[in-house]
Amino acid sequence: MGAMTEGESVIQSIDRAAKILALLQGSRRMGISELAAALDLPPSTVHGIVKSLQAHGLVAQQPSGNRYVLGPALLKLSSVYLDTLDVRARAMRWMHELSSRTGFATRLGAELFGEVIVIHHDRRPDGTEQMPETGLTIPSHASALGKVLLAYDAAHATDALSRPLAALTADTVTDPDRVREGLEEVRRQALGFENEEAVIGESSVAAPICAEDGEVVAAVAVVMPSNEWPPTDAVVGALRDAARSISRDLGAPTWPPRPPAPAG
Amino acid sequence: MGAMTEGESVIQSIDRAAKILALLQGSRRMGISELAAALDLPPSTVHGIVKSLQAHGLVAQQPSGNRYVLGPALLKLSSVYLDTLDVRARAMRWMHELSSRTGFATRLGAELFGEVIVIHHDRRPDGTEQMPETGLTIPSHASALGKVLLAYDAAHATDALSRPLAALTADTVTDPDRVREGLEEVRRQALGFENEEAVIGESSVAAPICAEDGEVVAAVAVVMPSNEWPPTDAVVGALRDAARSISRDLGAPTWPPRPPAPAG
DNA sequence: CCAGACGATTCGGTATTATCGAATGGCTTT
DNA sequence: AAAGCCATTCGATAATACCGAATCGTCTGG
Repeated sequence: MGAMTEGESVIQSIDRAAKILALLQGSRRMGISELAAALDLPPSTVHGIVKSLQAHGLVAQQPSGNRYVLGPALLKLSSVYLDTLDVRARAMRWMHELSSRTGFATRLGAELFGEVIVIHHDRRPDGTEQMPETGLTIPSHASALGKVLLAYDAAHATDALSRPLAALTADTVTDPDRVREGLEEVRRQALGFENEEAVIGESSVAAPICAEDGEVVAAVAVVMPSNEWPPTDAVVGALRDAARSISRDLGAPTWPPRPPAPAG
Repeated sequence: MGAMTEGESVIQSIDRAAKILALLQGSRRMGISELAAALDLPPSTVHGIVKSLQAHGLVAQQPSGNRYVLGPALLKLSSVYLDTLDVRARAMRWMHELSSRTGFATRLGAELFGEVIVIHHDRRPDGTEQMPETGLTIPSHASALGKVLLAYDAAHATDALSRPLAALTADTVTDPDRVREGLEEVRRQALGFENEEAVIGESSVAAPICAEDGEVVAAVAVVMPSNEWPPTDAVVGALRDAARSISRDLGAPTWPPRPPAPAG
């Protein structure tokens, strides 16, 4: 499937089960034969796997009858997953301060299979109703968070930029080389920018977060309406402060991070 | 594990994989042999399963080396799971209004294997830093949400009350019969109460939410500091309004729900 | 109201597949 | 420096999951 050169010792049924979960992740509700067709397997095989997943609450069939969806057990699992992340625990406090100071929503993101996954989200402090964004995934090339993570993780970059880049808006940069050029600047400033490249009307700035060993493990972003673009020095300053504080709490030796040896 | 009288056609490796996820959910970080001991299986078997899960991001080994934790893919999956819930989509709007009106945090909960899982959480409107509670699970017998869900779902009640009830605080009711008695009152009022039965300093009131077919599918609660207990009529009124509005949006024919035929 | 088709589900034989035990390698501990 | 612990690899074995066909239920169209 991917560029998985290594690893051929995956257990078949678990592999298939995971693929089923991934399929249900894409098209929210599917029938057995639909899944079977997608995986090119006999329906009876898929049925056995789905029922096994269902027994553990990992999938559920909706009352309507014959269609399956992701199950509630995933929610509990993910909740525990979030609790195991030191980065998140440490970041929450500073992100809340950052949101309060700037008046904007903030996000914490990490890499997941070449994309960015939002690990924590602190809402805009106004009383507005806002969707929780934790768990959202965003293409790396179209987000400030992603650009920062790409800039400091070569493996991530080659992975993410080797496949076609989706155009989410008219301003999305879809040429891998142009994205790569931008990363140079990201490293120089230890800041990533994005102006309506993922969502129209929404722009963001991000900064890297380092762990004990000095590696960049996450990024924190301020998300603002595009009509407030570009961010003021005060916003950028607060962002840098937050990123530095979180990194310090994690035991990072330096901040901003020492860029990895450029391949040029 | 539970009282699963039926179902003996679960695929072994998937069953084991799910159990491993559940174990990691309990004790956040475990080694291979630790898992093997818990499942009474040879380490090599467990290793194979864990590696397969790892290949899909369902578990991850922490940089430290030889311990495994739940993986980031679970977060993305759960995020999609939440999106598939009509109840949640409909409830969010009304819950936000409820939080604004009352000044308290609100929760939306559903049943998961005899417990309550928090499906949505709207923070207190003050600027305080607050943990996101979505994904949290709470014992049914010790929460207002749980009592409401128990009151209208006989299967849930027999399931949850057939096993020993944990005492989370001094005020937790641990006698199944006493819990059951309380449910009668819950049905009469279409309201569940809980005063420091789960967390010291925290109390809550909950109301049922019905779906198209009239069945109770979830419950919504207002969570308040115990020093504000008992809730004012205004709070209870707002809660009932919210529950009724959500149910109406879901197409429920009546509210409050018609109680199921009591077994007396 | 009936006939037909589609999809989910069940069942049992077969061979593929996961499992397991033993051996290796890496790491920390004493 | 040695020893123990733990993760990991490998290969033979038989237990296991897989698959195809048959069944059941439901929805569609006549």
